[in-house]
Amino acid sequence: MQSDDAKTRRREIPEASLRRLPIYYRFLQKMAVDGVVRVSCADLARGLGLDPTQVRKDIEMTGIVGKPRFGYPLVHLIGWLENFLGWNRAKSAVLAGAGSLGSALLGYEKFRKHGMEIMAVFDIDGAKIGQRIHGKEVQPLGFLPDFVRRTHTLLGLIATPADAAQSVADLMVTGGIRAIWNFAPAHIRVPERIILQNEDLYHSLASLSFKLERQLGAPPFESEISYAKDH
Amino acid sequence: MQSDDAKTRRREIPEASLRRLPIYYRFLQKMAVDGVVRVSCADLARGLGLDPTQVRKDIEMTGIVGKPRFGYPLVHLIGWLENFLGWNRAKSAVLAGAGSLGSALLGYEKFRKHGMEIMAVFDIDGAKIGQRIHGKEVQPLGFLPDFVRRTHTLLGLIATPADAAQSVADLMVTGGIRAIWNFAPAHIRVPERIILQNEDLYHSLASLSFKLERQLGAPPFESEISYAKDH
DNA sequence: TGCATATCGAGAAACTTATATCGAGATGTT
DNA sequence: AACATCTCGATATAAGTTTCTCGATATGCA
Ligand SMILES: NC(=O)c1ccc[n+]([C@@H]2O[C@H](COP(=O)([O-])OP(=O)(O)OC[C@H]3O[C@@H](n4cnc5c(N)ncnc54)[C@H](O)[C@@H]3O)[C@@H](O)[C@H]2O)c1
Ligand SMILES: NC(=O)c1ccc[n+]([C@@H]2O[C@H](COP(=O)([O-])OP(=O)(O)OC[C@H]3O[C@@H](n4cnc5c(N)ncnc54)[C@H](O)[C@@H]3O)[C@@H](O)[C@H]2O)c1
Repeated sequence: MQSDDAKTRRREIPEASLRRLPIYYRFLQKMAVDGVVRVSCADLARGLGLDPTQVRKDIEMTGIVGKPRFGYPLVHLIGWLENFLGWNRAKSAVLAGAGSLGSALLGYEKFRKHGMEIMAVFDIDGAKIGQRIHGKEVQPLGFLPDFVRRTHTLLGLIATPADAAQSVADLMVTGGIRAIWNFAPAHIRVPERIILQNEDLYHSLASLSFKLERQLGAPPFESEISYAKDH
Repeated sequence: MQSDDAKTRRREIPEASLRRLPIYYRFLQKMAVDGVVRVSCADLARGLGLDPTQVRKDIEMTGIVGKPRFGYPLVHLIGWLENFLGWNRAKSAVLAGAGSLGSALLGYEKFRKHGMEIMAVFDIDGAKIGQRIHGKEVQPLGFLPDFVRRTHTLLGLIATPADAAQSVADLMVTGGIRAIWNFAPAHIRVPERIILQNEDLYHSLASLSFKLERQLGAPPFESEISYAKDH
């Protein structure tokens, strides 16, 4: 009841909840295939091995209203989530970097079913420019800003080497992109208004590696020996 | 000061901090190349555009001790982080799924510099088995558990279609794997003791898509119309 | 029709993470 | 040598997230 009105407040879904929605969404789709017609949060929690309260909170956050003792009509919940996430509305995207990762992304059919369509690919490698990858002709990187501007593309994917990521991001911003999905392991800086999602494998690797070592019992600390001589 | 002794307590680094360490690590390496010999948390924060307090907290969490008015010797901090994350100790891994993503992962040289080496690849596709990808011969999936058992492999990477992810994970667990890095968009379930890291693109896509739509002003709510007729 | 119960929805509490503040000590400077 | 300043390290506060609890209500069953 702060300064927000109800409509604004409703949208404040935690990032963590947001990232869990696809898990529910996929499970619901599997249920639909199996012919199920209604579902409760408890069903979801059981099926996925998650905490029922958390599932309820997450679903509730999307603003859907359910019926006590009933739950939600399955197809309605699926549609609701698609709409909530924007997965039923096509958003165009451009890709920078037509290497092995870029090609894989370009060939990833399922993105289209989730509201994202890669419309064009850009690279700086002269050998790649002009080639077709999954039906798209690779264009010179320099064409990117103008393409974005002309087509009002919202989303830019970066799959270049880390060194180039910042400059490519700048180029996208210049063109008027609204959001960037960065697959290069680089900490890039963009204006406040730009939505940035980093898909940095090393974040995960650090977490995984640390936990693994800890579980193995290797003490990664108390080797303070080398410090003294550094000074 | 609960039930933990100091040694245990020290290790309780927040997941969020852990995932930020690679950002600092890379920036430090860049500084080292530039010939810098000492660094403060404030330097890091400035260089990366992050909050200085957060950087200090994160670095402090690793247990390194700095000197007031000095900071940390650069190479010492780099080495400290490598040691903390286990990136200076080789861990072997196996990969399931030799498709486009699997191949990309297999060819990703830099993993080795971060403590991970993919020792073997497994697939079920008869056409792929026996082929060499980036120098590794693709083996039948059935050989995986035995390979893991014999070589005491710690880490398993899943790059199969989502349908197969759970069964592949089970196979890895059977073989005695300790941690799983899952690239398939599937919610897999593993025993408590297994460390699981999901690299699910749809988590990010959901977040990105939602934020983008919200910024564009499209109200993803208040279409409660269709609900009534479902009942 | 009335009752037991599953389920939602909301609020409270506990926990985690992020941000702000401050004292102490080391450094470089005058 | 004294002082101003920078930086760590620790503590405190705030914000965010998860977990717990409970009442209300629609449903299925007796
Ligand atoms: N290969 C993997 O498994 C993998 C996984 C996760 C992340 N990544 C990251 O994704 C990025 C790409 O990886 P990759 O394996 O596809 O590398 P790659 O070398 O196969 O492809 C990089 C492509 O980017 C192009 N490029 C270089 N500079 C460019 C620029 N300024 N603008 C546009 N294009 C440019 C190159 O010509 C090349 O085609 C890297 O940052 C890598 O760290 C790779
Ligand atoms: N292509 C991408 O850009 C991309 C990005 C992120 C995540 N992913 C995910 O990664 C996974 C692999 O994607 P991909 O593009 O490499 O697919 P792909 O079809 O190119 O490769 C899948 C491989 O897995 C093998 N496989 C199938 N069942 C198997 C099993 N039970 N055990 C072992 N191997 C099995 C197949 O033979 C094939 O070689 C998918 O789940 C996909 O959703 C793909």
